[in-house]
Amino acid sequence: MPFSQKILRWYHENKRTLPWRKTKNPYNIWLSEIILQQTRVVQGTPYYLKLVENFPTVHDLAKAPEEKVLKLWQGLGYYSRARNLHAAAKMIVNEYDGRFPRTYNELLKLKGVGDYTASAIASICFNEPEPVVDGNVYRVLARYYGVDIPINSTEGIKYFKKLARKVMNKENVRDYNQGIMEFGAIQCAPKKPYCLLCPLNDSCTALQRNKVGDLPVKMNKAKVRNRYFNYLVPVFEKDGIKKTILHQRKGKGIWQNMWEFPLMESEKEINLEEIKNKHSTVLNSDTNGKVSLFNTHAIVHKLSHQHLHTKFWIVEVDHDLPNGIPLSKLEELPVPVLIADFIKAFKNLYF
DNA sequence: AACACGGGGAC
DNA sequence: GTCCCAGTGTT
Repeated sequence: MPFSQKILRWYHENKRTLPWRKTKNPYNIWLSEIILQQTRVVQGTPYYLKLVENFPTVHDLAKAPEEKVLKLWQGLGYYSRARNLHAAAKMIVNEYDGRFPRTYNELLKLKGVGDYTASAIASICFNEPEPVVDGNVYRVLARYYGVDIPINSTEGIKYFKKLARKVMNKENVRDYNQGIMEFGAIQCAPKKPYCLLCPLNDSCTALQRNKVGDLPVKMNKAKVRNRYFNYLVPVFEKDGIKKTILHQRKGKGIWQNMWEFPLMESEKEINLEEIKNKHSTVLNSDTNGKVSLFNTHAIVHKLSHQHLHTKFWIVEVDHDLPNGIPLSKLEELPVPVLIADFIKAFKNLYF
């Protein structure tokens, strides 16, 4: 039996019931695919449900303010996905009259839709014979066919796409593509796959050569950078309402368009004296305030390639500051998890 | 070709 | 701690 037939059979017997498997509507499939980029199904599922509920159609998404999209995306990470999703929705509504692109080549023009996602939507919604190559497919193909070319090298990317195209099932690429990914996620898992019970174990190259643990091969990634964040959290009162200040992050780098407190970044951890000397500059005002450190030890917030050593400094200001945000409105803004966690802890003490 | 971009869960 | 997740965009 050909490889693709084995995958199809396995899929029909083992596929999970997932919310986006109830439809072939390209809007829903697109939404699910963007959410699931570099994201596990269990983590992405509640976000899919939440987004579909708030934005049932591409029109609802297009007319929403970006802030609302980011707020719903809060906690999922890779926030450019949310911004691109929103931009693509606007493009579909304004330039395509609300009609979703229906081919791989047209889908590829949407912001945030690359080779994988265009292939996924084209095959799942329209059965276009385009192979998907995600992390699962790299692993399954590398093991089954015994390929040791690094999956993240230029050569590997080309090789695996070509191999994927060669072995796919063109007639039912819709189920085949979902099947090979599901097979990689459930059966041919990264760690300790249970090959003894695998229906493909009689023809798996890696298993026969005892190489399952060595495949796929991946080139090392860059190491993490340490950064030292000092958030200045001004607290002041205006007309009996407690307020603070947050800014929207702009420019390059992490958390674009998400909100955070005024930030002072330093080369290393700094102490109370250094904060006192500088904080009026960052807050753009002579605060005259009492400064205290909220968290005794720096919080280390870990991103894929940055470790953010973070201290929150509470600055009690005795007068009004411009652009104050009432503490009661704090949880309406889209903020990174680091800030959301702080707000939660801060709330228990100050609200 | 190399790097930036989040957060969480499994081990 | 390490690895990796239904990858994409930028330089």
